[in-house]
Amino acid sequence: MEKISVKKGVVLQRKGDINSRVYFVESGLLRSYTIDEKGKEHIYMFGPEGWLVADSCEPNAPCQLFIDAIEDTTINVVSKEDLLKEGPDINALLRRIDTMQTRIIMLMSSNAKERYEHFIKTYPNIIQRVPLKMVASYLGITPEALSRVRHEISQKN
Amino acid sequence: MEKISVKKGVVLQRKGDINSRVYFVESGLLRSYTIDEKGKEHIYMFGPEGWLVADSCEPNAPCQLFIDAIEDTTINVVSKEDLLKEGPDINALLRRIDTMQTRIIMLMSSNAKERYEHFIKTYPNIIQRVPLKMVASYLGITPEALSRVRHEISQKN
DNA sequence: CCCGTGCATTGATGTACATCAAGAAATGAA
DNA sequence: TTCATTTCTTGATGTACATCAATGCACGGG
Repeated sequence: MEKISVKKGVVLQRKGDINSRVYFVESGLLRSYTIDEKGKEHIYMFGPEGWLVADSCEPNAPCQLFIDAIEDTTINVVSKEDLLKEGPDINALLRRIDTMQTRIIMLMSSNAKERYEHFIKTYPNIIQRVPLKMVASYLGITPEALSRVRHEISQKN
Repeated sequence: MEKISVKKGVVLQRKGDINSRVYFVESGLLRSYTIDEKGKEHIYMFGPEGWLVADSCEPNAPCQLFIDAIEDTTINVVSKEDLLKEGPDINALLRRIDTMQTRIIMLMSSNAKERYEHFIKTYPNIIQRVPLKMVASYLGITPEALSRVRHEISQKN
């Protein structure tokens, strides 16, 4: 367990890396994301303080995600092997599975507006800290589409 | 840990139920799914033999998913509480997180054809056992769209 | 301070997939 | 078998969102 501080913009892990570490965010904000064949970014998860950010690939397999810092961030880094030895926090794992289940259901059954509204309800603090284009990327829509959804919502109130 | 056998079509759990059990599939095939406000089904996961099927909601919270049997199925049922006491299989949890991560990335970055091709590569045995409309539901597209994708693929070969 | 770069917005247009509807084929129950 | 039901396919049309392009802003560095 090693504590490190990184500046905004620093890339901690790249897609294809073997190095598989787990990051506990103490302060600041990380994000994990992929880049598809067309060069488009898709944000997989935001990691604000208190969260655990990691690629869930097998140790020693190339990972799928990039991880970088959206803000200046302080993190505790552990290798997966060490984490397994210590015995990871079961409840944290279950909470993560729950989060992902909800996300999958949202992606399958909700439109852009519903996804955005769910996001601001669930992560009210994140939205103030990241550019809207990252929110759009997390929601699986374009910045233009998000802009129009927000416009539409503001009209109604 | 209780072993039970259910006929095709039996519903083991409904959305909103509190009863939160975990099902280990010994033989047969389960599925978990939601139904959205428009009455549309979205399959969250298939559970063939060897898989674990569960709603990942907190114990004593109403769950999000329906679970039913697509084939006559034999399962081992455990309550989440009991499972927690025994100490669950960490590696199984990590594998599940990996599966879900891949699924989220697919849903965000791939079109209907790519999702289908990924599915038949990853679950070649499932596709023979379920109607195509369930595959479509799992992929997040309509049966019509899946039919056209398959037609297009068969043309090319 | 000015300039460059990234971000958000808006409009015009394109497209992947949904929806609706009808018919054919497969499946299952009596 | 026979009939009913479900599944799959195909065509016509609709729509949510993407893409492309232009503009106005805010911000940060020199």
